[in-house]
Amino acid sequence: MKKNNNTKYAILGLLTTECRSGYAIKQMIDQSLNHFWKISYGQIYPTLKQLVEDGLATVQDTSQEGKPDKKEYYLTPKGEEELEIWLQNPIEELPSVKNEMLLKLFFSRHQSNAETISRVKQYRNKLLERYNTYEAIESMITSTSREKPDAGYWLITLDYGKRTTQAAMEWCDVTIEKLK
Amino acid sequence: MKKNNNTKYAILGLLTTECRSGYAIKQMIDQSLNHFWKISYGQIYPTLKQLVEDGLATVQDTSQEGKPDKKEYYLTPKGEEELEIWLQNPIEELPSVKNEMLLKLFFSRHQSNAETISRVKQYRNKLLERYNTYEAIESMITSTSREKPDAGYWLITLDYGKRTTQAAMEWCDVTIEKLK
DNA sequence: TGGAACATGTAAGAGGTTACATGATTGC
DNA sequence: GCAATCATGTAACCTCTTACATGTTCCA
Repeated sequence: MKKNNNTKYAILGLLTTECRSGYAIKQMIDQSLNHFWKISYGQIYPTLKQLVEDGLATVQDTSQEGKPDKKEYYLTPKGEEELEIWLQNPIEELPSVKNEMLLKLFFSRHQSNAETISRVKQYRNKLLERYNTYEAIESMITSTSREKPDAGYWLITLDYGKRTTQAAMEWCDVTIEKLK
Repeated sequence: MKKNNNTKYAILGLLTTECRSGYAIKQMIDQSLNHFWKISYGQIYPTLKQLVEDGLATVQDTSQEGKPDKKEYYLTPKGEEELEIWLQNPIEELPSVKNEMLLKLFFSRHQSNAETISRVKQYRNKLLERYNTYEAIESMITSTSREKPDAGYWLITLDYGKRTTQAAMEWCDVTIEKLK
């Protein structure tokens, strides 16, 4: 495993929460880290295997009542240390997005204004959907998981999503007016 | 070339501007599309080759005075058509970011608040740098390239970058206060 | 003569998704 | 019997970056 592999650390980090299996990690990521990190099973299972090979985690087969067997992973002291080192490391670069909407907008002189406006409106709708999802998650956390140790940080990352999404929506409104 | 290859369309689109060579495309992307699209030479040259093979562009060797020879690419009618079809296609998904900062923040209960605050501050500095770059580009455009046909759209994409960056900076300020 | 800018290209490999394959357990 | 959920895994493939290789032209 190479240098910049943050996905490895995402998994390492999730193993410090109640998530102990590949399946649980996937669920957690889809539900809570979705707005700033995504992973597929195609990455999760090989990575977990690798963590064990590298001595950063241990596995353990567990049978459950009413559910199929699963594998439970636990960080080793070495794994905890690696996570901490990674946490301490400064961030080199700001995230870089690929924004299809802005790419199309950049070439919009090849289209009519009406078409461009309609695309911006469509984009705004998706942003609003996303914003509403964030609010739904937020109220779910404040009402049911406030006592969990990560909950506070969870809310802070959601706030980031809300603020930047809102700014993007405002941009949509201003841009639609400009194009009229 | 497969389905979701927006990079192909980025290049196709840039060939409708004054950019006619791989080198010029790279420069344009680094200078103007940098905040929503990035491409390396490793993608540009093979893609240009492919465009010609697919009949979407033609090449032409050109010798210049005072500079090495270059290859100039021109869209064919088929290429223009493909670009327009892509422009008309609705956007399926909102861009998804991988934000290392938020990933680390999510696991910050393993760190002291002072360390976390210092990371958020560091992030804010980078955001401010980026914001200033946007402003610099903006005033460059308004003072020198206002008459170019893409200039208006260029400014609109910059506005998007400025607004979302500013929202992120405000999040930093609020978050630092929360963590104190 | 050597560095900067101009110019083109490729091979290796990182990092990721998708589609597929498999199977347990529960409840309707 | 079958759908939903829980659970693990892999092979093929796509996209993209990095590092390397090569060469021109100008100017200090």
